[in-house]
Amino acid sequence: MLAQYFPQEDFSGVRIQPWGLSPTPLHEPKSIQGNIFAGFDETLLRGAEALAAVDIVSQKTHPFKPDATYHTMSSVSCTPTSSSVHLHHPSVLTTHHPHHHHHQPSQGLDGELLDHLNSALPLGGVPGPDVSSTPSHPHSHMSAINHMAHHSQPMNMSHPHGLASHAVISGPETETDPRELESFAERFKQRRIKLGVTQADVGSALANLKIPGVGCLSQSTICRFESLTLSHNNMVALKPILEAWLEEAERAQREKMTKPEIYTGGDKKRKRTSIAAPEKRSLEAYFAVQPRPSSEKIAAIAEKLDLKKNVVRVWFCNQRQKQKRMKFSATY
DNA sequence: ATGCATGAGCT
DNA sequence: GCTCATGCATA
Repeated sequence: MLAQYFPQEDFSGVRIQPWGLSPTPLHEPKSIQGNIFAGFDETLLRGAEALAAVDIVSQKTHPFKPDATYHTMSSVSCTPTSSSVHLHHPSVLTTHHPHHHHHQPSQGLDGELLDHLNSALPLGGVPGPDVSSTPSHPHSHMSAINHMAHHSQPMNMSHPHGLASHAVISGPETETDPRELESFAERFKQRRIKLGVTQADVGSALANLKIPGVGCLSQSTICRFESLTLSHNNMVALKPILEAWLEEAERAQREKMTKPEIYTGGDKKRKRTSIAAPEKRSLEAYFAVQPRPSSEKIAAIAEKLDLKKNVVRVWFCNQRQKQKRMKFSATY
């Protein structure tokens, strides 16, 4: 088990605080990317590969191809165990924002690239320029949940009570303090366990709350919430829901305590592709150099590693997503 | 607990 | 084709 092997980049230099401040990302024409790399694509790939290692060296001839991706879409249910509501993708929580932009790989040329190559991997040097940017942004407009949770809007700072004693804060933030989220997550887990409920149970029980737009969630998601491995926005969106569940669950239990005698008592599976360690190491090397490879580069990488292009693309997407997750909140 | 995947919404 | 939220399958 490799706990979180987070790209050192995140920790290396800056301790970014996604929320709070917005560095004001900017757009940059990606057009150049193509040109810049076009020429020495080979070089790049090789460099990364070389650094990446040692692995490709000996096993140039792959033992086999981990290419086993056959998906099937057959199951549409959302009921892990016992709920009845199946809102598959109620599109709950969709926080989409215009988007931040890491600068494009406009990194200079050879020199700089090599630089990256040299520092990025071996010692976890700061790979530089475009390390993740801030997910934060002024407004959060999650479709359903935001409403149900009546998230404060940019100018709506009114609280029924003087909760926000420190009002006038810099923004729309209502209850998005990372530390608050962290402590809530911990409390949540503890109380959940005390109730003798599993993560999966919670997930499916959510549907019973009948909160508009909220169906059930998977064990994965509950787990991630508890371990803070979700994006900040995702955490914020889920918190009120889980909070509601918790209260309801505890209320229900108290009721049982009071009157302890009333109650009496197909398809094909999706196969998970498994990327072999050596290939994975190569991918990581490439990622260190260029987290957002162009389609062409992805194709090139895919070919070199003998993986399907789509697998590579998804891998990069997931990798990027990983970097944005909370977790480093442990830095508090 | 986590890796790889899907799908929605957006650009 | 990307980001994000989320899930199935699996270690």
